[in-house]
Amino acid sequence: MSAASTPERPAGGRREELLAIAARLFAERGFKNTTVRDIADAAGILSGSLYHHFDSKESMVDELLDTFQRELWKEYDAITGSDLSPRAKLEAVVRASFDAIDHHHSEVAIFQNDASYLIGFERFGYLEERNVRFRRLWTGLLEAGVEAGELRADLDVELVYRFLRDTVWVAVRWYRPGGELSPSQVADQYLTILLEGIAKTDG
Amino acid sequence: MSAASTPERPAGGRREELLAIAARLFAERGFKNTTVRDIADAAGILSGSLYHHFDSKESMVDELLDTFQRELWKEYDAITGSDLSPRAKLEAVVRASFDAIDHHHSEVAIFQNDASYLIGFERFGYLEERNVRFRRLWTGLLEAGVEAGELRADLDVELVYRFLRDTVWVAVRWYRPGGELSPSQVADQYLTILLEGIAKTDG
DNA sequence: TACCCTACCAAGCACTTGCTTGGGTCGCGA
DNA sequence: TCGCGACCCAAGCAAGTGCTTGGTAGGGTA
Repeated sequence: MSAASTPERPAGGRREELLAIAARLFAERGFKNTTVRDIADAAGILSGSLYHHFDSKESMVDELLDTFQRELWKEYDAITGSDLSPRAKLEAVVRASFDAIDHHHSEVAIFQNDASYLIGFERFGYLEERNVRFRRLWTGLLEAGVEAGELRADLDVELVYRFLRDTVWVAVRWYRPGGELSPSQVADQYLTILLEGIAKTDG
Repeated sequence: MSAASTPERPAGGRREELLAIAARLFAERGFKNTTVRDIADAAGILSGSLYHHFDSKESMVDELLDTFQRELWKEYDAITGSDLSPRAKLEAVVRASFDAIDHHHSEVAIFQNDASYLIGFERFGYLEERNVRFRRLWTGLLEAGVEAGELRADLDVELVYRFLRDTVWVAVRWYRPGGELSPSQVADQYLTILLEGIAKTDG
């Protein structure tokens, strides 16, 4: 109910082009710091012409973030609904997140950098809601992992959750799609560090 | 050479007050997103009056970030110059960083959120320079740790560095000075996760 | 031929931004 | 008592902001 508040969707070609351009700029410079003239310039049109396709700058980010989050949660739900062990689910969720950084780099960057600003507008209230769901997902998996004897019980779940959440998503700052490292390679290393640590175990 | 470009420092009282107010607002809303009128309002004066104390909005962040980084590096240099083992140095640097998040919360937040924007101005070139030094410090310690047999050798040092750097500094997003957790408690847990992992080791 | 649709331009409006200018007040040392 | 510096106000400027308005070119459709 948040993203579809734009004029009856035209064929879809030009509109998606413009959205992709906006996404790139928002990700690079931040939402507030990107002007509608910037977007129009990059698209080779005048700023006023953008308003033929979208009814506001806000509705552009809205559409970007909303559709992205919808797709991401489809994957998360599939994982949590599976019959994997808690630890395997945890690994799968981490891998799905790194895939998202790879495939939806701009959207993740926008979410990381501008969510705290956007959440101030009631239009973006759904972001807060998703944060809550997200927190439940992670802490639930961590607790189940401890319960199942797969994860150590002497750590503060809340702290581990924040650690996990931040380390995964903040990677968007340096990860570049199409670079040397695949998302699965990064996930491998991250999961190794997270689960086993970087200290040398004797033997 | 970057922060001291303001009228001959007066006694220091009012100026420091205003800087503290600006720091808080910059940290909360971001540099670009904080107006000089916001700062003036919070201080109970008019925006023009700010220019009696500072010659630009930029010089305010400049002074904040520069003095903060100077202090931080004094500690880092003391640690690296000590005769601790690589692993112990690593732990000490992590602890010093969490202390910085506690004592200079606003400055760390500003650096985390706005450095990528500020680095675009040549005035803030020293930020890039510090980043390079920072990277050398961490990777140097990691390599020395592997060399000394204290850290495992099968991980990509570059990736571990990014992981470490991000996990430490991104904590500024949720950590609140004066809250339930002391910086040393957070550091304890983070170092445990980092060094030993969260998986249950058999036995 | 008459009509509508998509996609854009040209111009500008109302507002916000960082910063400037020209003053004023008050306390303190000489 | 006088001057001076610290501190602040009132008013406003130039540039930039998101968005609106009225219009046009070109293509499809009846």
